[in-house]
Amino acid sequence: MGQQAASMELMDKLVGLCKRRGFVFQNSEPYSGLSGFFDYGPLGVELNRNIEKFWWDYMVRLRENVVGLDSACIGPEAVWVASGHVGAFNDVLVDDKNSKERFRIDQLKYQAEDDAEKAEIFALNWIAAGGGDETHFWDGLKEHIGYYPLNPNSGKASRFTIPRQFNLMFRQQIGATGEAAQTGYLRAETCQPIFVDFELVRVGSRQQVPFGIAQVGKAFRNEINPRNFLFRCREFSQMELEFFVRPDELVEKLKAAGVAAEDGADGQPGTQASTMDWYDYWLAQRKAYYAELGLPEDKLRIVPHPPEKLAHYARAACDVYFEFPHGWGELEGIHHRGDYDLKQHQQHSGKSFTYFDMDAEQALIASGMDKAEARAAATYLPVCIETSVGLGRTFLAVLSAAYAEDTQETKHEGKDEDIRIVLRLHPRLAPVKAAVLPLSKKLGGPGSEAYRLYRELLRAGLNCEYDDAGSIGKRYRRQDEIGTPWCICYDFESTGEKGDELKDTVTIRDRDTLEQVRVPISEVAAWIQKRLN
RNA sequence: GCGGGAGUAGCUUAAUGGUAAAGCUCCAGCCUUCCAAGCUGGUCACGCGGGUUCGAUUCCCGUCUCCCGCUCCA
Repeated sequence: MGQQAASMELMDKLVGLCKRRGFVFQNSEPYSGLSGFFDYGPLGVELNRNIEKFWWDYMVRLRENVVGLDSACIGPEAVWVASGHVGAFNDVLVDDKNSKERFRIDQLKYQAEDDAEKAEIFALNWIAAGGGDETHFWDGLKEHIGYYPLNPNSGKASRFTIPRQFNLMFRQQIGATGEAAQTGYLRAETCQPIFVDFELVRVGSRQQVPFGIAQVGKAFRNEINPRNFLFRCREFSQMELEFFVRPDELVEKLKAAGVAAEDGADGQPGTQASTMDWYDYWLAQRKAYYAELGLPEDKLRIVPHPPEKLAHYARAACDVYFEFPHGWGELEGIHHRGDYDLKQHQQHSGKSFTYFDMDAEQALIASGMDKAEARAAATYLPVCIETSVGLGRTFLAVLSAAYAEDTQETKHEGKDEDIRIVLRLHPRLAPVKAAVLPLSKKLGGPGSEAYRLYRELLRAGLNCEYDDAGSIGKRYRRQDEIGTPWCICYDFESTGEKGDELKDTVTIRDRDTLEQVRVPISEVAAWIQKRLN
């Protein structure tokens, strides 16, 4: 079996496990499903929340200068025109009928750079005018630019389909009656509302640059072809931080004026850090985050964008790649966005998004700069460093890294050993922290000591299960499969019927080592909590 | 969306132009039961729609979904 086949097998196993045990399944199953949409079941929702909580604590709660936002999932057309998505997400695609490849029309091979853009505009107009057949379009384009474009891979002429427009955003009619309705879009990324709300959040939270706004929420993209389970969906959750810092121009002026630099809080870059220093800072923070999250290092890679692939406004960008079952794929993007987004919204809305940096102004004046000049220098659009992670992708990464199969001895007739499926999830992420399993059903039931312990753990804030069905071995395996780190067994010793020594104690079994320790019932909750932190 | 493959219980696999079989899982019960043991009983399927036919899970068409390539970048 090749590596590709083996890894696809892993994906199939994950999909099966997720469906069987209620982690994730396809949306609208009874109606044969809807491509690119998934529902998170009882265990999935817990795992998701645990991942999200970890991110939120790491990025927001433990920091003085990052605040949260939870914006609407839909926004007016103007916002998405300003962000560039109405234009950029509007790809015009053609298929090569000979090679079966698909291309954006502006990425065919042209004799001059301008012609690519001309061709795209020509195609958009042609589609808007009602379209036609292939001959009509390609002959029209030839008349327009003087020749037929070529296949960029082969460099040869080919037969292409008519251009088709793919809008990757979900367009919505807002307002119940047709005439009064205005056009809106489901947000294609969670960061745009952060930029739009920048001023209200800043003023309301009394934050000053440098500071960040974080948001976790749903985003929607009408993907041409959703693929690879949770990797590419049409509805997905993002965990994004937009962090706003002083522009380099101001920092240069502070330095030139001889203003003394001050250190930043919590090991952050100081008052005269460049925007690239901040980019490096967040990149390092994100690396540290992944180390703590527990994803294996050899499955993670940081890949910088080569300069020629950067968006025109971006100073630097890199992606965090993870080796998913289907191959390496992007988990997170870390981008230096310049002041592009705030500038766009300032232009399109006609409102001011500039920030007045009083500290900078006073420092410049104190160092002898003219007051008006200092004020001008201290009034700016902050530069934004973005970190943007896919929650569903993290979910898939965590699951695929945790999935393992053991061989264990078995009592099954005719078999010596059995395969044990175990999710080696970090206890912090495990959807179920512990399971209370009375050794025999006679030791269980409502009103039993075992059940009381289960209730106590729930009240202590630990998501736990109680299971007294069938054999103890089977119940252990069921918990292994969902990654429950600890199984608590209430046995006949616990009752005291075999002597006082072990009375009121239970065994706690470790998911990974299968080893058991005896712990007094009264200490179980604390025992678990200690190991979760 | 285009091209290639696929769709029978939760899973793995049967059979059939005449109302679908099994193993595992699952559920209930028995068992002083510590790693999917054993025993008894039970639930659950021809993806959906249309056509051909006396009759379709089986043949045909469409559709939906899944897998592989083109494309994608959270």
